[in-house]
Amino acid sequence: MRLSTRGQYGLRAMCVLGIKYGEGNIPLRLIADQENISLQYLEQIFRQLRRAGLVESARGAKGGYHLARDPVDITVGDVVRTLEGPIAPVECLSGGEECSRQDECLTREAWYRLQQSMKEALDGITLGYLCRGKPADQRRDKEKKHESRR
Amino acid sequence: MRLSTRGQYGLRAMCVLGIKYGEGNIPLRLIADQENISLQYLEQIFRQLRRAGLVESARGAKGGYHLARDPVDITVGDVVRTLEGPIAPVECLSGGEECSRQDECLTREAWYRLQQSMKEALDGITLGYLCRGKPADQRRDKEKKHESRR
DNA sequence: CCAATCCTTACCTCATAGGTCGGAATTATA
DNA sequence: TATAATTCCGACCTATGAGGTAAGGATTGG
Repeated sequence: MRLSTRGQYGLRAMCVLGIKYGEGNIPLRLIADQENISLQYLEQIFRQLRRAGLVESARGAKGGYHLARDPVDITVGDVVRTLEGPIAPVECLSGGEECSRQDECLTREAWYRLQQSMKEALDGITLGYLCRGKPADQRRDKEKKHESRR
Repeated sequence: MRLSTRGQYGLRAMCVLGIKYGEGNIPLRLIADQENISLQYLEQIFRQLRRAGLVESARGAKGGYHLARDPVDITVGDVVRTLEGPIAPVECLSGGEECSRQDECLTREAWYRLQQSMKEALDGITLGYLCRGKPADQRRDKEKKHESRR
């Protein structure tokens, strides 16, 4: 019952974008260094996130990624489903085809309840919540720098 | 976020024992046939369940397995933890060693909440509940067969 | 004694996780 | 316009673990 590293890295990276939301494009190089994740692996992960519509990208110099919408409108469930597939503890609950033994299956109810709990937990937490407090601090620091420079 | 087949097969098999609770030893051969699981794979699974104290065994002819305690005192969580290891979506929540980056880690809270949800769900369902209603029916059928044969 | 059953160790095979590699396409800026 | 910084892409690699099999020993009821 473990997440893969894609899900873990993915959420960490999305938190970084959440903190820097509104600051334009963030290059993966930055996230890779900060979070100590291989750049090329991150690229793979972000390809998925982009196709899922959670982030938007800009190529070329000064390019990078930014969240496609406000952090409070992106849930952990969004990220996990994108990188780990459907939230389902057993195959027969992953949508798609139904199990033919549904009726006799005594264990189905247990897995179904587990699934509901997991969904509720993951869909009930947003990036905005995880990053709460952080953006302001960051931004203050940044403004200070700007001021002292000019 | 999937369970392995060990967990799934294990719970199904435990349900069979739950239904037949009080009927003495049940040989794995029976469960293997009924649930369409390889006998040798089931043996592996039951070795773990026995060591964890969830079932008791008797060797030799008329041997087999039975639940170590009443089905209502065995939770799905007991079975899953035995066969799948600690219920933890990420390594750093699986007990043992603490993560050194706990404080800065923004994602930890999300995984922690997920973990709690999963635990609550799994520990809140007992074998007795999953098997409710079944034992009586089974037993009636069995008695009928005996009567009609003799 | 023998058939049924659990018990144990060892082994096998394949899919997947968890990446790496090399290069092409795009863009800001000097 | 050259160059450096970036995203984008497909192919590839490797170790690990899932999901079993195999062969035989130990124990027990009839």
